[in-house]
Amino acid sequence: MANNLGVSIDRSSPVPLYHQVVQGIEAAINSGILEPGSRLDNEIDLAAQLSLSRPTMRKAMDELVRSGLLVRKRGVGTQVVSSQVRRPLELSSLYDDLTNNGKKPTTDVLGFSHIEADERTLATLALPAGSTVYHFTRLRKVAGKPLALMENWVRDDIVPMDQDLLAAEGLYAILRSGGVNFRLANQRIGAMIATDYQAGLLETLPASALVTMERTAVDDTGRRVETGHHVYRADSYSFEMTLVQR
Amino acid sequence: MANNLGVSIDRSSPVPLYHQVVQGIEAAINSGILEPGSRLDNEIDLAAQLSLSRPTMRKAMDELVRSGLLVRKRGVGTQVVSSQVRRPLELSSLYDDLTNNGKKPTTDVLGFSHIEADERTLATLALPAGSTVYHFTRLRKVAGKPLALMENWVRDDIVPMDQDLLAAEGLYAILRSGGVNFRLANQRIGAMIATDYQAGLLETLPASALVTMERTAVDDTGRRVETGHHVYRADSYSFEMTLVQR
DNA sequence: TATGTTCTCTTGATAGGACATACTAGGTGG
DNA sequence: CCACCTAGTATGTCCTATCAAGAGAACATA
Repeated sequence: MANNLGVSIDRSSPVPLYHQVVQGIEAAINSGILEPGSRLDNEIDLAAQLSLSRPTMRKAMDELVRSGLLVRKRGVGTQVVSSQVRRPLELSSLYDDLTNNGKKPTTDVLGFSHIEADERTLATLALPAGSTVYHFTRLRKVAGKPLALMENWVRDDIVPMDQDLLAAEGLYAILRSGGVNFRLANQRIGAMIATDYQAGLLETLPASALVTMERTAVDDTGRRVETGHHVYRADSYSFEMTLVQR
Repeated sequence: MANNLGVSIDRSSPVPLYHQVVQGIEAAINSGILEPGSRLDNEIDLAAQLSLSRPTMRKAMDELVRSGLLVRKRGVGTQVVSSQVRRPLELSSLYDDLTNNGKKPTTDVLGFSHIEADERTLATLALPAGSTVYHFTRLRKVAGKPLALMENWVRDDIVPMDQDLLAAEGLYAILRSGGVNFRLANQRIGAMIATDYQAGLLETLPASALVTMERTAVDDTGRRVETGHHVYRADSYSFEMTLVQR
């Protein structure tokens, strides 16, 4: 190979060069070719090894620094930080998270309705008074064990939905196929004591601890597409993240 | 002014140009000069207005997109998303968070010891067997109301610490003044039921809900400097964040 | 009128150069 | 032997330049 990282670049690929480099270095770290703590060659040499310009190489390394895999020190060099398991905390549904981890979640749709939005939902989704929304409650199980109870409100002027579709496809997949491009989401994570209703569905002891998450997702046109209130069994779920100091 | 954003650039400043632009646009958004939803001029014009090159302008806008203030669409343009209150979720202590929000927290140091690290701490901080660490428990109050109970373990080979210093200064301030440059932190957020001990200190009902956070911070030399287990009153604290889809 | 093509505007990607600045290490002088 | 200074090296910043790709509007054609 043309370098000492096991990274190869395909210039005919539609994948941007800098992203190919990101994937390559990630793979090298995960496979152990690059050990945690080891120093990389300097940016100019790396660029030369892959026949890239330094800005392209730097852009790739920028992303890796941002995601916490590499650290840079001016005048010294760049080194690998850690190959610990990270949950990257991207904009995706729990369904995506779990399927990416190899588990196979199932979803029961406990209720589905097409209703007039209440005050709070109108405000959260920035809808005019009198608007109608889809409202539904789902129970997510992994390996037969209940994990999450999810209540969502979704705009009804984007894609038509019904209970069967929702049970089969997953909310975000439906919305994406309806032409929605998500851009960002605001989340709030907290805790609460399970109500009897929640404890029953999640098959936990009454008054056990739950992780709560409220999320509102915005698409590329600025619409607030969806808002949800999810609760997770605290003994089975937590949010992991890596914070990077700029 | 030389542009329509109220942004001015000082080329003699040590602050990088792209960062001056970031601060300028942030200020324009917060002050209302740039309204949520409004479209900015295209990158080339903006760069010309400020007498900057397009890559510099782009780098500034990259940061703003990353932080969720702007959204870009190829072929269309760039627009302001929202000026909602955001908790930027940076690498900082709760003390910083709260002082930045104008409140004045107080800290009681409930216990302070210099002990041999247990198995779990040795593993978390990547220390050799037999190492000693500082261990302490603090209670954080805001406006006299208990908010957080924090238990921390800190390497003792960086900066000497004692109970008085800790009560006066805040953990991260002490470590920073000891020459520690934090680079990243791994966090895990979950929930639990308060023990009687916790409920008593936090002045909540027994068996109420708490938000838990475990954090391990790494400095620029790759050392795991500090690990902590914090619990917050769920009725007073939650974690807010904005996720940006790349 | 409706549909398909093209043109233009905007962001996205890549290249290559130049200079600035921080850190390290080694050499030099006291 | 120690402290200071300096050269080397690596990242940080900024520039000019060019092509690609997506989106939307305008226009031509059936």
